[in-house]
Parts: sequence; structure tokens; C-alpha cells
Amino acid sequence: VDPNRDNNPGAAEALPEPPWRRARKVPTRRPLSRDAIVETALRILDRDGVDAVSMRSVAQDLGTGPASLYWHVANKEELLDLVYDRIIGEVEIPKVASPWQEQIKEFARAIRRVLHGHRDVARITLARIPTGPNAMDRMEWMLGVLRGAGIPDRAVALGADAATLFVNAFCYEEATPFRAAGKTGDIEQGAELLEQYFSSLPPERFPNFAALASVMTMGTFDERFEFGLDMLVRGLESHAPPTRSERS
Amino acid sequence: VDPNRDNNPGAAEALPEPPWRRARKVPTRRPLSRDAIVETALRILDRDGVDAVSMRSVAQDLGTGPASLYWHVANKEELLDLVYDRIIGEVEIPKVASPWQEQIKEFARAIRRVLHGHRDVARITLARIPTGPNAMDRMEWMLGVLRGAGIPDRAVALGADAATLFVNAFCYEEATPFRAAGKTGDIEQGAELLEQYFSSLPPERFPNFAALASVMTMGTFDERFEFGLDMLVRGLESHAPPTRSERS
DNA sequence: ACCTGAACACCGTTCAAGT
DNA sequence: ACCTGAACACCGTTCAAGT
Repeated sequence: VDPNRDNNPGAAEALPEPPWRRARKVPTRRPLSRDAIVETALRILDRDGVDAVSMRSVAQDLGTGPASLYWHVANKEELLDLVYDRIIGEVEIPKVASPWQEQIKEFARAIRRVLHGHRDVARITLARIPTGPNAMDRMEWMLGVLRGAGIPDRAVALGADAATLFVNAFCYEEATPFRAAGKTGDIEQGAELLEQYFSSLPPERFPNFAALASVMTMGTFDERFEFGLDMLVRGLESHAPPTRSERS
Repeated sequence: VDPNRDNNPGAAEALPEPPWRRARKVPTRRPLSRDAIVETALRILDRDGVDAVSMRSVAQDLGTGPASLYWHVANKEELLDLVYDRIIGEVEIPKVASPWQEQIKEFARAIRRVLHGHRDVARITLARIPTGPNAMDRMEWMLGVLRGAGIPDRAVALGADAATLFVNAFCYEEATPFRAAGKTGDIEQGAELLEQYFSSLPPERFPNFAALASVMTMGTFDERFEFGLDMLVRGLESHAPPTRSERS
């Protein structure tokens, strides 16, 4: 786009500017647009995390004031919706012909990977019902896989819902830095403090914590995710018709 | 507490004030305390929801300024931790002797009920690792039930984790008013709009949505919760040793 | 030991006015 | 049609000072 050019559809074809005429006030930036705003928000998110994305910070990065954004997006909520759908678009839909259980798991892992690639973006996924085109395509795919597995419609709808909830909630937790009793810190340090706390508990009141202390805090996020995913798929499986090997 | 009374442990036993002496400056409120602050925060939460709880609003209800709270709580995060543990204390630990599956389900339902009784408090549960005494007692109980079911330690720890995640995430979603593309509204209206949207989708791109449209949006929260809960318990069950009837 | 006022560095959104 | 400045009504937290 040439900002020195008139953008008037009804006008005669534009001619080159006469050389003696001064160029129009030099534009310090390209014009605002929904896309430019979303892109900027995403850049700030990737750089400084979700809390750093504000109407003000986005506006500042675009060289304008916060009020100017409201022509292009309804409010912050809508802006985050757009950012989110853009990120979900990065999730590749598995197209290998593997058993449906493995396809679902691989898809869940892909979502986790992509969310992880954008700082703590997972913290904005839970509140919203994803209706953007990218999210819709992926949900459509998931419904297809489950229906293809012979799971009854009701279980497909409710199961896909539960699966989405699990993945989002897990990533949400994972994206939240360790917080306990007002102290904020990183995860490594948090796990250590937590283990200390658990093993300091009076064992007569907390015999199970005492017995499980090592297992409770040892589980890495990967381990916890895979376990939850597996539980979920087992739950879904119990709604699927028996396979040939099970029937025999 | 009589505010006209000295609170000096080392002093001689207090006498009645001589009637001619003017009463001390009339105290407009009882002194601040952790408990009073938590109680006030909870009252505001119950009245106006989680977003209305701020250091400023709590302070105002107590007749003071926000800075005064910081002597008693480290920060807002810690205050919310305390409020949360207090609410979790309302969850009754099931003590009926029913099968472990039913105990877990009843417990999950109790948590949902209690969270529901306090507006959108579920929106603060996900980020925090509950380490308050009430939450710890309840987790201890849950670990006991799962271990009692013969589930191996690793599966107990990871399974309890996943179960907590599910209940909290579900209630979180349930507590969030319908939000889509920046529009905010209540849930009834949201379900309607969502159904409209789903059934307006091009069926050649979204055949599964088209087929499931009614099932997707029809599911009430109760139905979705029970389904997810059941899936979860089925997943846990698959880690338990076979029962007598299954062995035979 | 406990509380306070004032200040710092922020928010999202609206609205009349400008081009 | 698109952008702006200024204002409104908020935030959480700190810190020196008071009692």
C-alpha cells in the first residue's frame, strides 16, 4: 500500500505526483486493521506473556492510543478470541491412518505443544467457547474420528467436550507459574517447596500423603498429561463398540 | 472485645472507668484481622462475584484503605487462597459405606454444589495448588479411597490429580458467563445463540457438526458433568484390580 | 505492632471531536 | 469510515509516616 496514494474508488486513474509537490505528511505507520492488531497482540503475548497484552500495550506498539483499537475490535475479549483462533490454526490435524485412540492422543499432544509455544496463552482458553474457523475445523475433525470409531452420538458430543476440557485445563495449570500462599516462583522451585511441605505434614493426620509424598510431587507434567490422556481415552473407549478381538 | 479497655498483658487488673472520664475515641469498627478480612472478601464475593473482590473493595467494606490489609495478608493472591480454603471447608466428606466409585462421584458432586453456592468462585480454583488445611483433609480422604480400592500408588496420585482438574475445570467453565466474540450474556441465551450458529454452518464442511448440532448444544451442565465424571471413574476403574464378579 | 495517606504505575472503555 | 485525546472509574502494591 502506498500511503501517498488516494484511495478513492470513484476517482480518475491516479497519476504520478508532480515532483515539486511535497509528499503528504509522512505516515509513521501503516494503517490500523484487525489483522495488524491481532498480529501485534500475538507478538506481545509471545514476548511478555498474556498479562502483558492490554489494549494500551497493543496500541502503543502500533503507535496509537487505546481508543483507536475499538473501531476494529469490539473489546479486549474479542481481540483475545481472534488471537486464540489464530494460534489454534497452528495445530496440525493428524492425517495418519492410525487407531482412533492414537489419533485423539496425538491431536491432544499437538494442542499442548502449540499452546506451549506461546507462553501462557493457555490461560485464556478455558473461559471461551471456541467458535473461530480454525477451532471449528479441528472440532469437526475430532467429532469425525469419534463417530468413525462407532461411539454413539451422545457420547461423541459429551466426550469431545470432556476431552477439550481436559487438555485446556491441563495446559492452563501448566502455564500458571507456581503460586502458593501468595508466593510466586518458577515451577522447579515450586515442586521442591511442595515436596518439603508434604513431607512435613503430621503423618498421623495425613497417612496417605505421607505414603505418596514422593509419587505426588515426582510426576512431571509430561507424565501427568499422558496419564490423564490415557484415562480419558479409556473412558471414551468404554463407549465404543467392542473390537473384533474383544468380541472373540 | 471492649475497645475502651487497655490490652496490656503486663498491667495491673483493669478497673471500671471512672464515670466522669470521657470514653475513648469511639471506635467506628472492630480492629482488622486476617479473619475479618477473609470474611469480608467472602461476603463481597457472595454478593457481587469474584471480579468485585479487590483490595480496595474489601478495605472499603472494612472502613479503611487498601494499604491497611497488607499487614495481615501478603497480597491479593494469598487472600484468595484463604477465601478458597474456607469455602472448600464447606464440602462434606462422604462417610457412607458405598462402593469407592460412588464415593468419588458423590464427593465431586459435593464440590460442585459448594462452589456453585458461591457465585463464580470456581474461577479462582484452577490457578492455585490448594494447600490449606481444609483442602488437604479432603485430598487425604480421596487418596485413601483410591488406595482402598486397590489402585496402585502411581495411579492414585495421578488419578486424583486428574479428577481434581476435571471438577475444577468444569466448574470454572460453568461459572463463566457465555462469552463469544466479545459478546457477554447469560447462559440460556448463549446456548440459543450457539445452536443457531452451529446449525447455520455449511454442512458440506461441517457434516459432523450438522449431524450432532442438537446433541452438542442440548447437553445441560448436569448431563455434561455426570458424563465426564463417569468417564473419569471408568478411567480410574481400569487401574483397579478386578472385582470378584469380574474375576469369576 | 498495627494502621494510614499519598503516590506509583497501571487497567478497559466511552465519547465527543476531528479528518 | 476511521482515528484521536481526554476523561471516567477503576486496579494492586509500596513506602514513609504516624500511633
